[in-house]
Amino acid sequence: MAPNEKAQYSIKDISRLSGVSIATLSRYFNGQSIRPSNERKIKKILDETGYRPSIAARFIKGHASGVIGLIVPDITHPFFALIAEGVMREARENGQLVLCGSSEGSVEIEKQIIDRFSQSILDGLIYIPVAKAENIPAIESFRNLPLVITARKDIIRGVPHIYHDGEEGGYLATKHLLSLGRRNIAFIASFWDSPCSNKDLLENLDRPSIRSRSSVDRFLGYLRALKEAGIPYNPDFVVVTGYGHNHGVEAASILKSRFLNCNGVIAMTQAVANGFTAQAKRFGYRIPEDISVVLFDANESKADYTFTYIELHLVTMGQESVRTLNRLIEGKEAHDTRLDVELRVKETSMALHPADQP
Amino acid sequence: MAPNEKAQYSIKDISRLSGVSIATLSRYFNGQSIRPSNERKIKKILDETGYRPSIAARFIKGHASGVIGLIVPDITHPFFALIAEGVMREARENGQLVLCGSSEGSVEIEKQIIDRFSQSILDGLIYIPVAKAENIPAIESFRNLPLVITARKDIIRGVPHIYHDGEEGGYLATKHLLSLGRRNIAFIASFWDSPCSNKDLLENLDRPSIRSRSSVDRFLGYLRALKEAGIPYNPDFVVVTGYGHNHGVEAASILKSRFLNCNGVIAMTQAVANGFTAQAKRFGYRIPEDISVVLFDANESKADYTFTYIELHLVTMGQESVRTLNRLIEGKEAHDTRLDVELRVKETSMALHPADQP
DNA sequence: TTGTATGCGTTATCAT
DNA sequence: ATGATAACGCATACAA
Repeated sequence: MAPNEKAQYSIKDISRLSGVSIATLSRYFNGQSIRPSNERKIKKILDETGYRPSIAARFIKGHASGVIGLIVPDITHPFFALIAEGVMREARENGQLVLCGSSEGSVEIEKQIIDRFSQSILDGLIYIPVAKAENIPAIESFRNLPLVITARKDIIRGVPHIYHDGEEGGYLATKHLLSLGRRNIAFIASFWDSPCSNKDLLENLDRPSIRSRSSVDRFLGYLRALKEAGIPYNPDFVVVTGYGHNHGVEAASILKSRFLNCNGVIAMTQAVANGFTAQAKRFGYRIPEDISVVLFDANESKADYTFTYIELHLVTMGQESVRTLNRLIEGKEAHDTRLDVELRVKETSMALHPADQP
Repeated sequence: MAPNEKAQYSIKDISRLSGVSIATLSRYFNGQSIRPSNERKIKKILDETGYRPSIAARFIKGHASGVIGLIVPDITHPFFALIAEGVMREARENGQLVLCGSSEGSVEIEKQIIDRFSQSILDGLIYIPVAKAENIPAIESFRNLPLVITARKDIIRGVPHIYHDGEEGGYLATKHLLSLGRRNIAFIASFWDSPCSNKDLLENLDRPSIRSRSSVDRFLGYLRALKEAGIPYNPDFVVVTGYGHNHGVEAASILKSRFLNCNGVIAMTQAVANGFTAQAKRFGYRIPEDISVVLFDANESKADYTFTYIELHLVTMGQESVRTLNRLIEGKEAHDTRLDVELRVKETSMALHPADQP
């Protein structure tokens, strides 16, 4: 990196120009009361110069920098973008800045970002891992850094986690479809890296590599609802895939290739649901008549949303993460926060036609 | 902000523990060659302590911090999220970090962010304004800070702008619809704050408050294509609105209320197009048979996109912004970059049925 | 190649 | 309430 021509004013310059000592200036900037005549002089020079104290120099002296870090798996994914929005909003209202990194879905890149962040000036870090629980990269880098983990649970012991009640979400989604007379419900689980090749989640639930993922909790809720309704679990109705539009397309093809006449589908994201819907329509299915679809999403300013969905509060999640992190930064206790979810019935789910009911 | 317990190791600690002087340590961290025996000692202590040099202290000495700023109007909007992805990727590959702020569509918040950023440790700033050209907040705050403006043109004289060829995009979109035999083409212009109340862009094109917006360039391309085809401009086919799904819904209602039988529509974003399409279908129109839709979008990993669109290269735009900014940071010359656009024909546009052709 | 000593912009301590 | 000065973590000019 080339040398930086920062022809910035320093507190010494302001002292010289205003005739007030640097100590008084420092007190002024830190909100202590000073002589009104001095205050007037200072304000005048401040207007002329546009001087702002340097965060870096302040940070050296052992102060907080007012900068918090945020690592997301993929900033282009609306899910994480909404969390980021919440983080940035709460940080801003708190006078803090956000250093942001996107892992682009890659554990390698995530590792690189954490490495960079650790040599930085962060007061704390909000971390949404791409990685599996047993494979968090370079935790040692965090050391004494206040840390909050968001949108995941049970990743690192002793660290506060902020997450949704995924079990309840899966339960509500399934129960809603059941209440519409739909008993053949597919569950499209999404992971950043497929954690089991045989596509049957149930068999793999105890492996540490897949615990603590949001899809897993939702799947457990799905199982509970099925059990309550007395419907046996059929692994063929489960597809394990990724988070993209193309994965939804793929899931529809897979379910069709298994010769299942499913009449309800639960998808983890909007993109997956869109992909599934598009492909299902190509296969000649009607949505929601033949197949009703429920997905997980946040409805931020989507006045005219058409999908039935389990509402996530992602901006709130981001805000809550900052609040929790700031408790840690202030040396206070902090604990896990589990956010509630709600069912919102829209246009992609409806009662199964009586003739098709068993 | 509470005091920060940074029980971090300092270069002095490492010097004491390793028995190597701080000067040698500093040289080691800056890539100069030192005695191998010293290097071994240092590496050993580094492993034990996890020490990383402080960016803040380095920055004080007039060095680059390796941190660049990014201000976007709304990080939850995929358009800006993709640019942010490009910025973060290029920055990371360059060993830089990104301080990120979202204006949430508000000039007030934007002003606040710029204010905060100016007292920070940035080497430079990539700025995507919400604000109108004549109303950029606190430009003075930037002062000597290297600055690049992205996704906008002609905002601040002497500053490099990175933007798409919007005129060409509007032209291509319109010409495509014309080639399908569609002559009644609506143009839904989007702004963060509506710049003209009477909804006729043409009358307001000279007002400084609306120049330099992307919708305007696209509109000029629309006009050029119409003119080439010998079709008179009808302001009733123009709707000025916002960027959201609800604005697309609104636009459909407005066009219907004007009793226009439009058979082609150009929308600025995916969200607007979705809203328009949903509402148009409620009105009984078929897409694309009755009304064909073209929008502006980036197709990043959307394997199965259904909308006909003008492809924008947003990740590239973000990367190019960082490259340009780094030229400035290094004290080199930098200039505007105009990125090309391309038409991608998909499922939302088709030839008008011959019977309906004039 | 190495170590010492000074300076960077700010805050904190101490007299005044 | 104010001003002089030491200290923070690091880079560097200079002497060794």
